[in-house]
Amino acid sequence: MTTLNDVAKLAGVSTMTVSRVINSSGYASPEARAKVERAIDELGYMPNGLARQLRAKRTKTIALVVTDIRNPFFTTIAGGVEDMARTHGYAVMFCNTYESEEEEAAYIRVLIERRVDGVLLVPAGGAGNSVLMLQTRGMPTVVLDRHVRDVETDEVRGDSRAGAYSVVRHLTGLGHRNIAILTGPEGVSTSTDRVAGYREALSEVCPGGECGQVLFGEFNEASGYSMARRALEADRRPTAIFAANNFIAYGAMRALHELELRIPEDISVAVFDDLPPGWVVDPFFTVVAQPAYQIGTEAANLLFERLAGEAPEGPRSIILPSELIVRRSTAAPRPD
Amino acid sequence: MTTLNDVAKLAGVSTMTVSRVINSSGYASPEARAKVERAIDELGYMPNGLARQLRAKRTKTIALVVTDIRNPFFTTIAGGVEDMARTHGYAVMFCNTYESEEEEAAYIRVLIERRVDGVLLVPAGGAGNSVLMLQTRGMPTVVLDRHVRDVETDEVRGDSRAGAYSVVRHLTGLGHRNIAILTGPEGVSTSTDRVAGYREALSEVCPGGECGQVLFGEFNEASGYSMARRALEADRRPTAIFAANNFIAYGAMRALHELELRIPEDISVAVFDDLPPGWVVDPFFTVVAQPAYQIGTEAANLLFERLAGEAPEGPRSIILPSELIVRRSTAAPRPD
DNA sequence: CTGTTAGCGCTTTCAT
DNA sequence: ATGAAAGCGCTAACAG
Repeated sequence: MTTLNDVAKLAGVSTMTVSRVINSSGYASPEARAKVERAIDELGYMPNGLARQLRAKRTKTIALVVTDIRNPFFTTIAGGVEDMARTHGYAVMFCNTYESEEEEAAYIRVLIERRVDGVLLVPAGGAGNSVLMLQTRGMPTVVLDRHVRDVETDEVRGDSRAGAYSVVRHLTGLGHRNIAILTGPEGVSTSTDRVAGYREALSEVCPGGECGQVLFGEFNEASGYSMARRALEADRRPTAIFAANNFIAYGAMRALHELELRIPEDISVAVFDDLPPGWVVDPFFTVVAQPAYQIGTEAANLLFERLAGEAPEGPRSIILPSELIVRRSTAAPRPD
Repeated sequence: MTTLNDVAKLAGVSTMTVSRVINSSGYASPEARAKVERAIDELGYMPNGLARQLRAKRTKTIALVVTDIRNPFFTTIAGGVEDMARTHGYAVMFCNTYESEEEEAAYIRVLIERRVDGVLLVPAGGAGNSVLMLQTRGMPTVVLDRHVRDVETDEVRGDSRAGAYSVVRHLTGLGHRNIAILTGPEGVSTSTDRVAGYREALSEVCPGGECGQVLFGEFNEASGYSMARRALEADRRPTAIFAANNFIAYGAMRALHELELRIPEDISVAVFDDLPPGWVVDPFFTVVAQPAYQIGTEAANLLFERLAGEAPEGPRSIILPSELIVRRSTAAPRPD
């Protein structure tokens, strides 16, 4: 690989002059500039980013750590982050933890070693270890989508509680009195917040608390399937299912399909998170839609403000409203 | 940030001893080792990867450049790449070009500046500029999914021609004599190879070449929609549509839905690329499935072989077979 | 306007 | 078994 030095020699100037031309910083006579530019072209020179970054103590890189890149919710967030990063001249390192705290810890280590300037993190669990690790080393961090316990940090997420409340309210309004919620792990805030909103809505029609069934599992298809099977084996079979994310919904649908239950005639289904336009031919699910793209841009903005030193001392919290979209997967329960 | 030097001072040894302990290279007395390890823990020291990489002239990082991370086909490839990279101790930089050659060129520049050790590239167009750019600088490159013209390089892809042939053969076998193909840009090999396979199958039943309609567009939903609208406005309305990827299929489905055409009763639909299990409740589309995960692992393997210096001189080409999966979206055309 | 010097944090090489 | 010196490629700071 050619270096600054090679360019300098070929152009017959010092490395500093080349450096100044490359960075358009400081003075350089038109002649010197021309000679340098010719040499750069001739050699196809491209600066060594590692050396620059080592010197500058900045990498102009941020990381986005998500739990499942296959989930359109997170790819949409990633799009928002990427767009903001581009306008600020930053590169983004995408990392995937597959909901594993070990994978997450391994990635955090890599990110520290690579000295990324900041991290946007969707934590795999509810513990703040990763955030603490980063904060200790002075690396600005924004937590996305989920809340972590016992740590003060910038955070951006959708309103899971209110979103769950509104959709369960919609179901009780239709007359449902036996609604199962299929959700993710108990330690993850999106799981527990959605359960909280669900309980709140149910308690309004059912103060004794007898109309519900809460199943904790994983945010994936297989878990959605098995939770649905279990829910439907209960003595009082639910008349409506609320799936706490897309993958859980797909798994549940598979179970309902196997049991030849029609939706919404035999059972209603509501889902947290919508699919981006173009993902489904004919949107069918009643959903709570979170502003995923905006979660990405807002989080990136908080981070870039901190990187620019323009952020206030304390942690900032942005909770974005979710929107209930009623479609065809929910209806009144059968009278029987 | 704490440095090697800080650790050395605290441990009362030289930086070299610390370095040796960290890398478990060379000798270090048990006492020295213990002192160093204590100091590392106390300071929470993590080595500066930039400095290491600058010195070592290796980043232990590869890049995966894809055209659309939202496409499950590419996320599956990414999974294969990631898994192989992990076993080899490499990190992966994911980059998204959104099918734009400008974005691609910009990313290639970044990758060169960051001195990644190698690149896996799904080229946005059919031109070899990016590959050439990388090769000139001695960076091992493997082209995935698509073929580039005029450049010799390692490549791994599914067999688009044979895949298209088999699915169109399936359609003509059902009796279809008027089949439209909706595909991507004319310059992209997956587009043109699929058209070639399609033409080959059609020519067997229709040597005059009058049973076809070829529409080039983009590999996205909007384009799929508009191509389908155009195809259906033709004088001889097609009895079957072959969509060259998932997004095109979804767009086409939206158009068919608007026109209230039932599938497969009114029109058959076949698609290139299957969806991963769990993405659809009840697989419905007749598809040509490519071994996406394997494309990722094979490509990564070729790259790691080159990085290890174990690869032969010349370029290697791996063409993986595709598989026809007949489901419910295709049927014999109506007799009328 | 241009060049020299020093050093970012680490490891290779050569002494001891 | 340990350390001192040099340098990876670049740029800040100073000098001319």
